[in-house]
Amino acid sequence: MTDVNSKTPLSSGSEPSNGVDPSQLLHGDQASCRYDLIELLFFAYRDFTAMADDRLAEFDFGRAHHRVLHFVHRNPGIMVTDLLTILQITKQSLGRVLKQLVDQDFIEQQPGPIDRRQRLLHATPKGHELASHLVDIQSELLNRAIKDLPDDGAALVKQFLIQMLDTDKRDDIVRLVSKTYRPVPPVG
Amino acid sequence: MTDVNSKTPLSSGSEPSNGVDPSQLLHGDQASCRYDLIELLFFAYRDFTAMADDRLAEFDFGRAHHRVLHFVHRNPGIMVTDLLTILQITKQSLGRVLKQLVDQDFIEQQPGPIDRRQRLLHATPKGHELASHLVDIQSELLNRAIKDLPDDGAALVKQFLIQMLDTDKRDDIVRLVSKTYRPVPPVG
DNA sequence: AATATAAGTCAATATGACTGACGTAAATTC
DNA sequence: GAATTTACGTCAGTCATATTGACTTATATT
Repeated sequence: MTDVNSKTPLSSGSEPSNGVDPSQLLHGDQASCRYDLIELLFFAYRDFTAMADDRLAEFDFGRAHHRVLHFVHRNPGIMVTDLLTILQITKQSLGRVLKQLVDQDFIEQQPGPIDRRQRLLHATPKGHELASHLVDIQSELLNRAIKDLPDDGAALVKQFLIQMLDTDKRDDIVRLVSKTYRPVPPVG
Repeated sequence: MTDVNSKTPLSSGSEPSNGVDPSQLLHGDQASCRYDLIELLFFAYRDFTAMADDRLAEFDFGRAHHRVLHFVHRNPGIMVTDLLTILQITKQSLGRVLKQLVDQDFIEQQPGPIDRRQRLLHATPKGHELASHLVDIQSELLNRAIKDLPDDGAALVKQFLIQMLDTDKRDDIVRLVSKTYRPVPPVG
């Protein structure tokens, strides 16, 4: 290998450090380009999901299964339509992963007691166990990242994430994520 | 519709508010389960990428094209191997999207001046324009989210994201994302 | 009785990823 | 100079996750 490139695998830039017109440092009509945050979001989110992905692979599940199981675990008795609204996927996309989760006894469907068209979704004990395990894994990553921040760090990160949400959905999502976790055993 | 469920599309919980054993509120050996942050990360990242996805769709590009174009834009003259290391995908996965970006004149390949096996990658003016435009879109989202935080909010969010990275890759990534943006026109 | 909703299903398709193998050119090492 | 390694590309096949559009069944609502 020549040594013009790649001291470390990621330090790949490699242009000669020619003089740079400062006006090129920014572009468009934007006062501050957040290259660092844009890229860090990409890398951080990837590392954040990697561990859970590995655990899920042991059950031949993917991230889609995780999302479905998680929100059923967190919202016992949720109806299919509302799950579709949360995940913003189509019935067909949900269908396959939900069927696998039901077939492998991670999720149960129960007819709605009032509206019998509904098939209310509950995690089984097995499902709650896996979902909780994945929450533990991801919570540990978050707690490690937060513990070195100033004391109100977690609240500030939370506020940042809320501010990143689309304004029109923000209230609904804040309500959804702020619910206290209340596992409810299936009625059957 | 019965009115036991769904005042708003996302407020779907719907279990009767039966008494709950407080010991069930936490589980595992984890002191604090960050349900809110886990879920907010999912929703925030989705909203963060949605706008760029829409713009990319106009060119029949997906998020994979965005990632390739972005890191080429940001690291002019990067070699294919280093791009693969950054993106953590296989040569085959990169191949298709890179070919489309080259065919449609967003990216140029130039033989390495020293090591002629290399095909150093540069964004074309057209490529820089699209990449910059997407950076502007996402920077605006970030700046809007940051402006309501305390004064050191941005630095704290950045610190949080860095802490979320895998320890072994952290230094390389911090170096990568901290580079000043220096667009360099292709040599040809 | 007519309409709307909840849920499931069918067929066809697209994207973005994967594995494993193979080939070529060029650089490095022995 | 020969052997090995590296950079890059390509082939064939597969998989996971998503899409659209149409259709059915059961049940609720108007």
